[in-house]
Amino acid sequence: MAANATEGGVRKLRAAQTETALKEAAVRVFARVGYLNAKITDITAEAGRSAGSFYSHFEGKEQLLEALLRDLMDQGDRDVIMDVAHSPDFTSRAAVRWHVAQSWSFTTAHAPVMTALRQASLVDERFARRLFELMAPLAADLAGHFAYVSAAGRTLPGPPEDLARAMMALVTEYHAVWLTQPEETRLPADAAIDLVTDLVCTGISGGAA
Amino acid sequence: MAANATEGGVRKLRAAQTETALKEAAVRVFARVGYLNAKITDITAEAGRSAGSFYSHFEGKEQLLEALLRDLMDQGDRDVIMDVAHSPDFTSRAAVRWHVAQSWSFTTAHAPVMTALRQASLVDERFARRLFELMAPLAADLAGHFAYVSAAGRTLPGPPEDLARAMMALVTEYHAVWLTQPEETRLPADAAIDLVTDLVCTGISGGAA
DNA sequence: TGTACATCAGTGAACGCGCGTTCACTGATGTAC
DNA sequence: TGTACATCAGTGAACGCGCGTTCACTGATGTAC
Repeated sequence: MAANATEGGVRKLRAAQTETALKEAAVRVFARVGYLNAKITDITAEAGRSAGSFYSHFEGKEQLLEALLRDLMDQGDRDVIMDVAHSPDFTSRAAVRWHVAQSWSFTTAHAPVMTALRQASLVDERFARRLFELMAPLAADLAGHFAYVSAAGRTLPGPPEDLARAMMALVTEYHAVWLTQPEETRLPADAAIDLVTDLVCTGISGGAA
Repeated sequence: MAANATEGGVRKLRAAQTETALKEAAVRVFARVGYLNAKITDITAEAGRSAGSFYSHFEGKEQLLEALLRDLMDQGDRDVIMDVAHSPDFTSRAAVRWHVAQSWSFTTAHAPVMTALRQASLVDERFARRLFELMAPLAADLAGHFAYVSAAGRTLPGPPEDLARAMMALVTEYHAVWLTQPEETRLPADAAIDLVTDLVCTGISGGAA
């Protein structure tokens, strides 16, 4: 019986299994030793495959990371689509909190890949651009939401685009710091999200005691 | 005539000159290609010395970076001492701005070494701890300043220590983003410092228009 | 259905590049007398 | 002051480790007739 591409055939199935095994192994290895410290043979060993098999699926570590990035963006698109109804009105604390919580949980869920991307960006100019472009829509989204604040008669601390970059810097970097703290001493995730939200909304002098 | 250690003698002088030449060359190379991409021979070539001479002065790239870090801290101590009179009262916008501006200009002045430290931290656990310890006094300082805010009857967005980490995350990361932007499109340094200051003080809904 | 050949996924030992590190050597500086 | 020897900063070719990458090979799957 002739096997075609859609039905699979044992060979293509096996190849696909190996490819996902390598990707999943890579995520675990990145989590353990970091992207920059990860050796190709670490990944193949973790996946229980031979060293050579790696190159049947990826041209190198960079291409593997790009594949993981594509998976991540597909996943991210689906997640965001599920919650189209989020409010863009940043005069509302709830709207700000939703955005913070969203990026917080996304970064938590995909911590190894996000960290790998940050590491790769430091060494490889191409990944730096990639990461910047990846963040651009989010930045534009946030910048748009700030319009509601100025429309409500408040003066923003700066141009919306720069403010968006500052807010993203705060969320991502504080999240990275939070991740490095031991679980028993750091704030619960909810409290951390509240902290960032309040800081963005009203700063340190926000609530009257 | 006998030469002693304090007077120098031509040999020690020459050695000291080579050591500083290597350090200065390293800073330039780090600025150009980044710490992780920098090869030992890049540094010696930039300094106009032979490859082997490197090891008369440093055990490796890590020790060179530690030496740069020591120089930096000596410099930093002197800078801070010069301005002991800064106000710790974070109910005052000027006090917050002073702290932001201080770390902004320090990071700008020592950008290559600071960036190198961040890069090294990603790969080398020891540098990560080093950088954390380096930041600890600053974090404690900030945390203390927040006490003035709660004393003034305002509720802080979170525990002072965590708030301090968040504020530091905002300043350092936004500064890093700012540095990557082309000089003609990014905010002037003053405006960037004001943006961060306002964000910390009163958030996005601070000033009435 | 069976046979003969082609193709492919995966293997793992071996190759070789890049770069950190060493070391025998040089010329200059310091020391002893 | 001069001579003979010791020490040291610096040199750069050569060494060798680590690791990415290749490639001849295997066993299984697919194809042709």
